[in-house]
Amino acid sequence: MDPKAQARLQQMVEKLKAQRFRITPQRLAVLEILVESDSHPSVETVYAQVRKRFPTTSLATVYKTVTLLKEMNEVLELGFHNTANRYDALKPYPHPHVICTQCGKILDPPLEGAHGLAQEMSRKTGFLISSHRLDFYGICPDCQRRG
Amino acid sequence: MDPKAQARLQQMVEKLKAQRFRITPQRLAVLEILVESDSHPSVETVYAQVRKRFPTTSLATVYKTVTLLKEMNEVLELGFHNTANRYDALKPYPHPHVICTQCGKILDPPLEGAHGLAQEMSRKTGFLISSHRLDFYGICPDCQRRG
DNA sequence: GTAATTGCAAATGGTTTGCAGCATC
DNA sequence: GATGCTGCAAACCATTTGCAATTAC
Repeated sequence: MDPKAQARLQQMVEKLKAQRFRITPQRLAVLEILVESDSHPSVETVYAQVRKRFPTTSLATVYKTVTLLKEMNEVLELGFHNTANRYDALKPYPHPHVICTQCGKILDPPLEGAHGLAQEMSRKTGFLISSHRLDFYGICPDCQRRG
Repeated sequence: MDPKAQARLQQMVEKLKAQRFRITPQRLAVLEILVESDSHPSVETVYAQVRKRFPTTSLATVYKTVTLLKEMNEVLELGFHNTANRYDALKPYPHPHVICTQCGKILDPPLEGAHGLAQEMSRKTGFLISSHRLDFYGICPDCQRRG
């Protein structure tokens, strides 16, 4: 495992332990898979990976761990109403995404123009803003080539 | 009905007729309610309003009309994975929103900083971007006051 | 030993679908 | 009169929940 993922994993494990949550083999596997993937996997995808190591793991268990991490702000949930939610444990805070509507690929390149937007919105409306969603939908270069 | 809503309604009716869709009383009621509300109503909300005029209307009919309008790009769908979708027939193109996580209020004030974001994202990633979602979540002034 | 977690199966909830009867054009 | 629409009920599907058995600490 690369050092960055390793460090992030350790960070999450410690936070769980600190709050007296238990580190079961299934749960640890979910964490490992999350920190090793930069593809913003769905629960179903994580589940498939976990089962390679622990074939008896249930989908509900993966959902429960992911939900727990979300509540601890250790994973960012990208919810979609017409398809499965996707998760990001590497950058568990709001940031811009580009999403390919054909293959489902999700990338999160830095967007200069995105800074200060929440502040501008807050100033204009008086809302106390706690999070946001900056998603751009389109066709990725790969899918453009494929036609 | 205010002139702006009236004009928008006419526009949508003409577009439907042009494509040989029928203007039934239920469908017209859905259109009227949509152009009269700037609150980004849910299907359920539209349904409740429609039933005041046509008590036998079914929820499925409202869903079907809204889906039709969405496919014709005459309504903007704001999909949410953990609550009902909301619809905007007045500005049926992507634009920024602030959403109160307490009362569900949705506003769409102009955001200067939002211009050119899609272009920047496209330039940086090579994606062919067709739509986007700029949502800010927080507590509205009313709910802040209520505590 | 105790309290949390697992895994199963059933429930949830917003949305979609199939289809017979009806209404618009 | 033909075609599209309505309304009902059933299906969908990602996610959540209840609970008895198991396991981490």
